[in-house]
Amino acid sequence: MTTTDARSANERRARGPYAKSAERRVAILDAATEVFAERGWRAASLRQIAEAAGISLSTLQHHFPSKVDLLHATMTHRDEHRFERDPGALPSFPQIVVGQAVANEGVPRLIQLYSVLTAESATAEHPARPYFAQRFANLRGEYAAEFEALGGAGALREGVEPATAAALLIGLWDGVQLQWLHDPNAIEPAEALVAFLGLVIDDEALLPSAAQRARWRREGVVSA
Amino acid sequence: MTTTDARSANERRARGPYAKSAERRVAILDAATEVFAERGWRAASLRQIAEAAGISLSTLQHHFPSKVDLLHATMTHRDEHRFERDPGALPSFPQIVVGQAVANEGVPRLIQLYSVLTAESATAEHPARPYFAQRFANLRGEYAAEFEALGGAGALREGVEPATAAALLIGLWDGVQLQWLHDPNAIEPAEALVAFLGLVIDDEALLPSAAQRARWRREGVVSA
DNA sequence: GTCTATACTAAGATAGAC
DNA sequence: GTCTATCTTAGTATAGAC
Repeated sequence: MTTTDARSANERRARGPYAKSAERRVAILDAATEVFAERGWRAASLRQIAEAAGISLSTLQHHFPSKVDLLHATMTHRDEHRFERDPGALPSFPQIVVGQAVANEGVPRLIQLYSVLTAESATAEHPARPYFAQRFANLRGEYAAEFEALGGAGALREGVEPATAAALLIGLWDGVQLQWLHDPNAIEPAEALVAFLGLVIDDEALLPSAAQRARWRREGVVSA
Repeated sequence: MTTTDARSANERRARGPYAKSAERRVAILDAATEVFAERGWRAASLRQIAEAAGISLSTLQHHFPSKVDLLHATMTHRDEHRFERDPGALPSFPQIVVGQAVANEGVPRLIQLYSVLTAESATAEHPARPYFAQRFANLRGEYAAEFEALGGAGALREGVEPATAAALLIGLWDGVQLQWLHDPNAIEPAEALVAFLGLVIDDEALLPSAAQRARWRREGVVSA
């Protein structure tokens, strides 16, 4: 993955050329991901995160002065570690979406972090509220444009509005991820997305085949 | 609504024939709904709930000995106040689903409570986890049976699996409710459900028309 | 950079007066 | 049934030694 290099460089740049400090920051962010995902941001305690990272509370607070700072850093860290699509390897929008969902299956902690914070931040005065509002708005715009393009190519089912399809896709994705967290045997998010996209898209060749999905799960989504 | 009478009777039955105590219990549960919806269960404080209910902390604790007890009572209370469908008035499964979603628009606090607790309880050792796991399992079974029946009547789109459709419907519903909480202007849950059901169901007569939905919003879902 | 020590606030829960 | 008062624990944040 190219994200590893990008992240390290970013970490070093943000903290200056002190490799040790950068490593510690990453250890803290991993611990914060764990605890925020388990308990939400409000109920998480800095002591618990410090313990999980193997450092003292004060050391944690030296790197991240406040609990809000730590939340922002954790969300940014998550975004940097998401699956980076290789446009050459995954030609169609449905394949990119399902590929992302398959990749997500390998990082359940990040999914849990995202789901828990999405819901928790749907409340007043939550520090992550602007982040998610922006994220939803961006996604709706991006996906609507993709569906629009599919419609222009004649691949969209008759009567389907691109903007509506975008909102449905986002909602469905979040919802099935949540169900999957409650009971991993009940539903597979990637398969649910395939089923939905099959309802919306006319050209079956644009969807990843069952064999393709199985290969992604075996070998990783993006081949080298 | 008939639910009011049913609730009062239930409240009285549960606490014995002391109307005053029953009223206070309801006031506490309303306050708890507000605070749990705003902050989640873990971050909510009993003091804040007591203040919102206009009583002292100790009085609250007299009625609900522990914070877990209060959570269980609040969830039960929510279930008792959900829209009760009148089978005679709403003949088809799609109409019942959309009717429920329209009714939900009138009680955003209960939606927020449900969404926040659903996500929060997707973590280890949350007291509401069994409640939601059971709820998801029940809903999947009920909806799958309904889609099965639609398929038997030839109203299901070719190639749609009832069990898959059930899981998609539940996930979509939860997901769009969450989006709606973040930005009420971005999406209307009931309209999103209509769009999805339109993709899955062949017989348009089974879906509530736009005029029908508008009437529900004006006059309430179930006419007297 | 990392630690110990501590200030300050607030949490859930309990005891006992009225 | 309702209250005041209090116990015990835990939260974020800060100061200052090394």
